[in-house]
Formats: sequence, C-alpha cells, structure tokens
Amino acid sequence: MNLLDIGTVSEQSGIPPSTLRYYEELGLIESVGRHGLRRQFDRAVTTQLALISLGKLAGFSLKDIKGMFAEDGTPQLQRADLHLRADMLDQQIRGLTRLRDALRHVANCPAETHTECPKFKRLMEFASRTASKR
Amino acid sequence: MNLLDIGTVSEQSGIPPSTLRYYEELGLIESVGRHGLRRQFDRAVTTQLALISLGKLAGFSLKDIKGMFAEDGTPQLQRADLHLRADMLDQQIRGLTRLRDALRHVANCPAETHTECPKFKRLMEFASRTASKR
DNA sequence: CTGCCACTTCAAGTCAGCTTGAGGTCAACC
DNA sequence: GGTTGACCTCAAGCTGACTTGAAGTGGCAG
Repeated sequence: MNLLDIGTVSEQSGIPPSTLRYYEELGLIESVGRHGLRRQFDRAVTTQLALISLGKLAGFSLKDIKGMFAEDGTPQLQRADLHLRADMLDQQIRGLTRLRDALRHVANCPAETHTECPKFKRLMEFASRTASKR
Repeated sequence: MNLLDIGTVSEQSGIPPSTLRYYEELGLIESVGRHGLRRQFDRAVTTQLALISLGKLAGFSLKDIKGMFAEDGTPQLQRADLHLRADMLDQQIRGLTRLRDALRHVANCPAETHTECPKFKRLMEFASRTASKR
C-alpha cells in the first residue's frame, strides 16, 4: 500500500492535518484519493513536505515555495531563476552571518554598557542601513 | 536643540511615523513632549530604533525586544538569550547555505531527474531531519 | 448494529506587525 | 489671516500562516 492516510502523513511529518488541508488548498500538495472522507496521499508527499519545510526554513513564503515546484511537485525552475535565487540567498547568508557574529560578540563582550562597544556601534550602523533599505 | 520632531526621526531612521506611533503605543520607545500636536523625541531614540531594527533582523519579536530594554531604554540583554538566538541564526544559515548549494547544483546539473541526483538526495535528507525536529 | 473517533467542510478567529482612512488640529509661511 | 501640509486620534483593514468551532460523515471494533 503506497497510499497514506492524512493522519499517517501528519504523524510522520509532524504537520497537523489542518495544515496539510491548508497546504492542499493552496496547491502546495495534492491528495490522490479518499478513503471514505479521508484524504489519501501518495508516499511522495513526504518528500514534498520535506522540501516545503526546507523552503520555510530558508525564509521563503508558501507562495514562493509553490512557485518553485511544477504541477507534479518536482522542483522546476529556469536556470536563470535558480541563479537569481541563489544570489539572493548568498546576500541573505552574508547578512545573517554578520549578524550572528555580532550577536556572539555582544554576548561575550565584557563592556558594561553595550552602547560603548565599538563593534556594537558598527553593528547598529549596519542595522540602521539595512532597516532603511527595506 | 536635542529634541527631534517625529518627522525628523522618521526621515533619519527610515521608519514611517505610523510605525513610530505604533512602537510608542507598544512601549518600545517614548516621546518626551509635543510641539503643538507633534511628538518630540529625545535624540537617544535613534539608538533605540537602531537596536530595534537589529533585533528584528535577528528574528526577535517586538515583544522580545521590549523585554531587552530597561525602563529607561538602555539595553538589558541576557547573554544566554543572545547565544540562543545566534544558534538559531546558525541553523538558519546552514539551511540557507544548503539550499543555495542545491539551487546552484540543480541549475548546473544536466540530469533529467533531480530526485536521482545524490546531492539532491542529501538535501532532502537534511530537509526531512530539519522538518521532523520542528 | 451501535458507538466511537478521526476525519470532513466552511466560516470565522488569531497573531504579529503594521497601514489606511476619516475627520480634526495647529505651527508656519505668504 | 488664510492656506498648507504634516501631524493628530481612533477604528478598521490587511497579509501570512495557520487554528478553531460547529455540524456532519463514515469506517471499523465490539
């Protein structure tokens, strides 16, 4: 039996049935039948859910994620788009890395008042710049 | 004159007046007077706003951020919290890096079926692990 | 056959973080 | 002293990602 009841999918993925229905409504996943009223999913849905989780982790919206997959759920993007997304990710990674380093520094900084620490000041400048850009 | 009109603060910080009012309502910042109807802020508010932007970048909620300041608005950061947040950023960075690498790979990989590509498989394993953890 | 219980639909609610709209005010400039 | 324009208040609206509630259904264990 290669069909999974929504409850089984939920259990395996840790995603509540309500969310699975919501994802189906959005077109992110697709049920392949019913058992009585209950949705049945193909085993492949677990892979799709893993990819969706990954996308979410990476900060993409569900809409974004939907756009990355073809009808059948296989990743489907134009090369140029892929590189563009990768470039965006690069930029995001650089920003987050700087931020993480700064957080670690502040956590270890012995200065009494953070506001007097030069690194903290630079971090704040960065924060201001980044904030104003968005 | 060390007081700033809300408009000036908005211009300098890139944060719209509506948001500044909203922040004041939440107790994140404080206006120190009025010029006619207009809120006047102390210069120090720009520092606070930079910190707020920073906190948002790091993924803190406004509520979290509020908790990081003392009554007088000076930062009151818990080192443990910062490390925790840095750890979360690390995780996010790892996810993004994998995703980026995978995107680049897929963009260059001539294989018809991505799902059979070893790199893609590793990505999905990672995605599953990460998904099940949450 | 009965009852349970996890599912079903659909509408509405929730939360964060703002934005928008209507109607009003006031300092400043001409 | 009239106009302007950016502010004011308060309420309502919006987006994203779900969750919750009410009322109903149906397969399966006993």
